[in-house]
Amino acid sequence: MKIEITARQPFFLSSVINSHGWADLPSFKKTEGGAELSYIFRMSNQQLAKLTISSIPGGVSVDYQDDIQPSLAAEITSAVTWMLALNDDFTEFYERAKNEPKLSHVEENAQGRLLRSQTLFEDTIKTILTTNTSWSGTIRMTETLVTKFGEPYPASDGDFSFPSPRQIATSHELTLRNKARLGYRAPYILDLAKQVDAGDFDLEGLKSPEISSKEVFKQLVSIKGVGNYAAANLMMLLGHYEYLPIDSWALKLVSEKFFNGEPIGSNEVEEVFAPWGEWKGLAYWLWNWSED
DNA sequence: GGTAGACCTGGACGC
DNA sequence: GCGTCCAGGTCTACC
Repeated sequence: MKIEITARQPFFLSSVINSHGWADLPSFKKTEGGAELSYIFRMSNQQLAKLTISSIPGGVSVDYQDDIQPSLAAEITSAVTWMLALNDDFTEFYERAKNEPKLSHVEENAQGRLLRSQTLFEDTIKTILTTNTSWSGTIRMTETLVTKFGEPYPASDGDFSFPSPRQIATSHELTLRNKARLGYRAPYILDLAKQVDAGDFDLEGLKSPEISSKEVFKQLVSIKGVGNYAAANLMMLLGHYEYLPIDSWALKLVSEKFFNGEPIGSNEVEEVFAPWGEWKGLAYWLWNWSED
């Protein structure tokens, strides 16, 4: 089956796929040389659907298997619209970026949308798995978590859904440590899964535009294993771009380009991007760090 | 409020 | 092949 969804323009699917590393982590998979994206999607009735997302004029087309009830198409449309930020408006950011040579490329490339997973739970777990490790470590831990604790998509070999809160919550810390090699992150992830599964923490509710940025950030840093960097990263994914995900790489780049390589802290990074106000996270993320 | 040390893993490196 | 060191954020205890 196939549905077509329009996107607010400008829009390039490839810009979303390559917006950050998420497309390299399951249950995403790049296809057609990175021009398309697939994702193992869990429907509200718990059935798995393999979505293949490709570009069409004005938006995207989403292919999935025929045994999905037609009435569930709206659910897929809504989810894909969220995951690809199809309705998000970057007009103001583009207007400001026109006057900054280091950002003059963003509108013509339709940059700004950051690829999201189906749930904030999945994005939060993945973000915790980016902390205090290399990117190859993040990929390894995510792949192991998905293949050991996720659900295999029946009609394919090797595709799994991202584990639900319950699938992780019913596991054990030692299992997560030893089977998924999550190390000290295991108790954090288990604790979050248990809270979400029990309904004690409405993580998905943080997607609501009704909640202030400050409150969303406060809730995110209350999660064990989510510090300032991880929370800021999640804020960006949620469309709150006034937060800067300052990691060691950010400190290195900003030090080299703005402070002659002198040691700096997060205050200096904030200071450099402060003029971008509510867009400073995106300004940092999309900044052209090459020499000219 | 600021800081030091522990946490855990994989990769790089020297022997 | 083995041992050692290091990088990567967050938490906790301590000042």
